[in-house]
Amino acid sequence: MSAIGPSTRRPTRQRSAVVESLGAVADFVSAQDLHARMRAGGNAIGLATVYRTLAALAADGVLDVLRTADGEAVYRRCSTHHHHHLVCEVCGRAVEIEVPFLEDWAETVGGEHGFWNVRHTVEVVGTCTNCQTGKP
Amino acid sequence: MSAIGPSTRRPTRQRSAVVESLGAVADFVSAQDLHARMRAGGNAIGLATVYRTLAALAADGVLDVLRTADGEAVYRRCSTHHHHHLVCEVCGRAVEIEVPFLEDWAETVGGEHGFWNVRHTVEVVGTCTNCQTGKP
DNA sequence: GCGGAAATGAGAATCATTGTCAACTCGGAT
DNA sequence: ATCCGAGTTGACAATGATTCTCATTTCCGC
Repeated sequence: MSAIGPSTRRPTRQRSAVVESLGAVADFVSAQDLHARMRAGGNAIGLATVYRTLAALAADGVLDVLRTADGEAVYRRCSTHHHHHLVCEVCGRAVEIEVPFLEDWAETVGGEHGFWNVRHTVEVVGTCTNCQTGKP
Repeated sequence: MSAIGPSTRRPTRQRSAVVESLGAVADFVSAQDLHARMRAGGNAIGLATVYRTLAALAADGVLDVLRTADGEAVYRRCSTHHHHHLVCEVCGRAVEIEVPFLEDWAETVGGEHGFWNVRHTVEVVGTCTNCQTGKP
């Protein structure tokens, strides 16, 4: 569960296929969605493997994970530095944002309470410009 | 889904029971959890009703909703002031913390990108003092 | 008190995610 | 190049939260 161990992670056809397919998508995709896309693209891979691989990549910090409003996990390849997202809860559009002071603050407040190895998650959601006007 | 229609909402025994039970819990609770607590407290209510009621209350803006790491929806009565938690990922101990500047910042960054009705979630996790020593 | 609309509840249905386990594949040693 | 063992895969079952169904009950205005 903590598993920060890079220990034994073997490169396989499926693993690189997942990474590659993920690169072909600009936005966040769910495991189900990615699996469907891969299959559609003639890439034979098991659903369980997609889940496992995404989880492993996320654990390695290669992917960003967040949850849609209905609880589905969605993934996206992320850049090397830590950042957060502003997500439209209507259309799902995501904007990458930064919270410079937050990084330090998290460390600090963690330290103050005697916490170690502190990580944080920030999600900001709202309604984007497009979706404000087109309200049903 | 958008459902801002107050339209027809009838006060019932169950509805007020849910609100009351929710008030008895300081932290976030899942629908399952709340249902179990209510039953345990001798409050007969159906699981589906708990789900429906929580969803309705959340739609009315009476409740805060967020998702745990494993996708479970958790609810909390909107308190007057917004705060966050520092959670130990080993023992689950939670410390209440505040991020004053974050509130403003979320508004600001949302506005900059044309987002409306911006809400945010912050989760800070780490390993607390007690659990550091007992590391395998 | 009556009638209809809204709400409830028990259980089935749905759906994402995880577990199981035998078969397979990779990388290093022979 | 071949063999071996550990990591990996995939089909399917299992789990678990959430939603749906529909007959029954409750609330509110008349």
